[in-house]
Amino acid sequence: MNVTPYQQDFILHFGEMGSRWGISRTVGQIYALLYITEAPINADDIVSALGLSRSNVSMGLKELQSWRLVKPQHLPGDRREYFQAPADIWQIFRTLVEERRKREVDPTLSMLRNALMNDRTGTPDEYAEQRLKEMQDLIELSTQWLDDMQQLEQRTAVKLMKLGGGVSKLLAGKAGRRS
Amino acid sequence: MNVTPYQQDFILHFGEMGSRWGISRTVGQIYALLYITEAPINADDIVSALGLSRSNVSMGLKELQSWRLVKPQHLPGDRREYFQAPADIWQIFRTLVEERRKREVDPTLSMLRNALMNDRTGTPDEYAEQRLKEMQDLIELSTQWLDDMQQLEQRTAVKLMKLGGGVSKLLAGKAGRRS
DNA sequence: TTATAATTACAGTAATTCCTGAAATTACGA
DNA sequence: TCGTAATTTCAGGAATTACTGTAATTATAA
Repeated sequence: MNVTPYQQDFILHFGEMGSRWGISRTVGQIYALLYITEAPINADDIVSALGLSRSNVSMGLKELQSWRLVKPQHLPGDRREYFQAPADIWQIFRTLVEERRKREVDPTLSMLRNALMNDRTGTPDEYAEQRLKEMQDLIELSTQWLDDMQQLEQRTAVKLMKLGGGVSKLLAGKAGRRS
Repeated sequence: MNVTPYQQDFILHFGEMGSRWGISRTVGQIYALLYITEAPINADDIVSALGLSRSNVSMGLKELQSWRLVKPQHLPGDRREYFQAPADIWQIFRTLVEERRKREVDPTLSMLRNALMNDRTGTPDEYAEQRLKEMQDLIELSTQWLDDMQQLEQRTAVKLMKLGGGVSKLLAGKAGRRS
């Protein structure tokens, strides 16, 4: 499979950004290629497009599937597996948020809950205890809020984002009307 | 400086999570220690508390300063530099959002703007072009929204988050009242 | 200034992560 | 079921990142 210079730039950028996003260069490249490719493609297409080893591509695709960023599928009359990146950008965004939360936040929340389980008022660690509590409260508030936002209709969510800071006016209005 | 087993658990957890957060184990540990320590401490305190080399601590503190997560300060009559993690958890949250955006999103936004600068309708890359545009739109909408949220009073922001999905009622109300 | 304490830069090494090629396994079509 | 294409596993090596100790630099108190 061939890649145009235009596509190449995009793919290489994703490769370079990979390390900042917690994935390897090749995983970044593979995703970029799938993202800008309309038709499903197979692993060998990726090998020939990006010049990676077959096994590396296989591992990369597994990782992308674990992120739910790539879906495998079978084409009738072809024994190979094909892959496609879901097209809906908002769905991608939600998935990314969910997966990063699962990997980056949830373990810390568990740890905090566990550490704070039994009250230790009066121990020499009172300040630490307090800071852990603050952290837990913040994480619980923001993950609950994220859950709420994920429930909203997409149209509603977009409307809300476009409203931006204007939402505070609504909030003020609400307070005034005591509802 | 000594660390209690209770504090130790928290510090080690942050160390382990470091790699998922894009920092090294020691940087994670240093921040955790500062986060749960009320008084400013100096580099040697950190060395003795965590058992790291002096130079590693120095580099780690530099990195944490580049994240704006740690502030250096001087105590009168002491020539050493002391460090403290800002205490306001909401401020920390904002800083994290800003810095991660700067590192993880802004470079991609630049790349996209650059790639999409001149209209290329009719090229063979039309689909890729379209997908880049979608990505750009999403990033611009969400970073603008983030900017707006950062402008809000903290009280307002917290109120809004606690409101959660209830915000859609306000939105509906607003539409009904044609304002 | 000067002496010295404190910090940082850097080169070398350790540890980790990434990637490849070969071998093993899986799964499909005949 | 068998043969083969496709995929995955895995050990070894390459590349990157992290860490240490030393040397150089900086900055402060005398």
